[in-house]
Amino acid sequence: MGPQELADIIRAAVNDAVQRGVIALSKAEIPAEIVVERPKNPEHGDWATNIALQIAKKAGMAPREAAEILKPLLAAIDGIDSVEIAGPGFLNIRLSAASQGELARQIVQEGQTFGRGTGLVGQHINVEFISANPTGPLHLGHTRWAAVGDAIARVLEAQGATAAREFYINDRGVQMDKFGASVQAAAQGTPIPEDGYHGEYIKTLAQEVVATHPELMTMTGEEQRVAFREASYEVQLADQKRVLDLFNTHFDVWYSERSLHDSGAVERGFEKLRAEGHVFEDGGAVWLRTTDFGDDKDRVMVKADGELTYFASDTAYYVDKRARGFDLCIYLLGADHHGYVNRLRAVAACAGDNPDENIELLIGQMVKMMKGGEEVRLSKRAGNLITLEDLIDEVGVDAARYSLIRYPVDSPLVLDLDLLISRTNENPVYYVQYAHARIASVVRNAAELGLIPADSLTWDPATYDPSLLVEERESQLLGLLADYPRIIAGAAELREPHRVARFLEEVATGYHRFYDVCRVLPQGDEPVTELNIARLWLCAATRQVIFNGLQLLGVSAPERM
RNA sequence: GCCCGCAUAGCUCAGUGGAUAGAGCGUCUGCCUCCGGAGCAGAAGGCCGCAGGUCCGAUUCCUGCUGCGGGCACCA
Repeated sequence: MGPQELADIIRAAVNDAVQRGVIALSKAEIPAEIVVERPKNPEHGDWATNIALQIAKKAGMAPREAAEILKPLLAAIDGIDSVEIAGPGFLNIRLSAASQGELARQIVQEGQTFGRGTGLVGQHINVEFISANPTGPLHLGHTRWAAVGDAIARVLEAQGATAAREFYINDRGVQMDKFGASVQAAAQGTPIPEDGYHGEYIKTLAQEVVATHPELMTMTGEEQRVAFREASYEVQLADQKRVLDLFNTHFDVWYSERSLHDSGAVERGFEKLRAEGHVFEDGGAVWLRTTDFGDDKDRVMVKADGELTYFASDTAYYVDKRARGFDLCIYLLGADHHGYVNRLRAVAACAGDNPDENIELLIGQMVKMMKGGEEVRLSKRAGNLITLEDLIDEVGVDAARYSLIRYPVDSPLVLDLDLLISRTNENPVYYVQYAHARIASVVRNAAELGLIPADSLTWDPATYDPSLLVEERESQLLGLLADYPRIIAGAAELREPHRVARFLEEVATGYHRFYDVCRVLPQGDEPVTELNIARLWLCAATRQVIFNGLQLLGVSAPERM
């Protein structure tokens, strides 16, 4: 029995009391969602609900009074050991070991599907992140969303949504020309233009471009300029893809800004916005009246000189995403783009959509990196560039992803490289992975001793007797595991995958605490008992939850470390 | 000036209205004849930035203030 079942039971109890007229409440006044949570203090039981506090006022009674009515109804349920009223009117519920332990069986049998939900079934969600210019390597500023964006998509999928990871390639405009000119200059040994790109990578890029396209050096003028730009673009984009692949972030769609213009999507976007009546002309320029929907100024789409603005691409891109069938477009942006939030929401409104339903913009604050007690400075246009690949090289994919995801994105993140490199238990990813490896080792040993097959999916459920798991720490661990589906659902709903990471750390702690006092395998010549087997089920369930959780973060769950 | 975010233990940070506010690190003290000690147990350490408001109840929601980070374009 877990929180979901308990919520149903509590709802039934409230309905019952209302029906009998003991609690004066209308059907509509019964809360849609019954909150069942694990109390912070384990002495308060396995699960707690604040339902009595919620309904007391409407029912015209004191919270404790309402609790008194519900208490016997709950206590009578099979599987509930005891119910206590505490504090202002909480109902603290303690489950029987057998009822609570059922969960381990469920987890082991469901395997990798345990924890999945159905809250977002049928939703087509576009998750756009990174969207860097293809004018240089992905750097530290991109890493946060490379990890978090992917984790958000994974968590959404775990709730049944179709989530497309999309990378918008800014391959149009003057930055591309400057980029091409910089590589060209480097290849020819002439000074790089002052407003060009001066990163160290330009030199190696030039070498690679010349090596793969030797014919470029024989070209001249405009032809050569364009050829360098295109060749550099190709190489650089491939490099970004390669590094993201390495980072375990795989995009479903690479959407080129050029293709947006070539495909007629820009015209279609204009038509759509015109039809909705928010386009106007002023001073020779074409504007979108975003101030109709909360933007602080109207935005230019076509400049007086006839050039399209970047904003025009943005609007067309949004309209195009919706036309491709996405119900919701999530944009993951850096803090330096927060000014985009209102205008993009206004774009959605101008396109006739509901900004609260069809578009969502998440802002991630800056990432800083410390090394040797000093901030590692980074600059895309100068040397001393810290790239995503540097980070991977230094700390590995797992540590990098985990430490980037572990914090909510709305506060600035400082990564201490020395700490991440040190590979001690100060780095929580090792703590969690260690727990997984430790369990894997125990199960492995059990299989070698012939206690149970190696693959827990093949275990015979009849061998498991959950009522034997009566130790406090066994119960606490089971309760923690039972909370996993709720954590995942919350992480998806709030777009906060860091909750998964934090939760896994709790599970790891819960396991270590259990392991410390509960012997799993028989010692020496001791005979194999049902308790050994029951604990192995608990181990396997814990391992599965850690595995599933790490999976959602894109972090590996090692069998050995 | 206007907009966004943040402010919680010495440090780095969790905590989507509830009970005695938590973790890691750092400091101090214990625990391996035994399944992985990359672990566990304990101690010390807090006007949850300040002031109001809403609420039975506020670290959490609202307003103002202070401090810190980021942002304002017919740039991309």
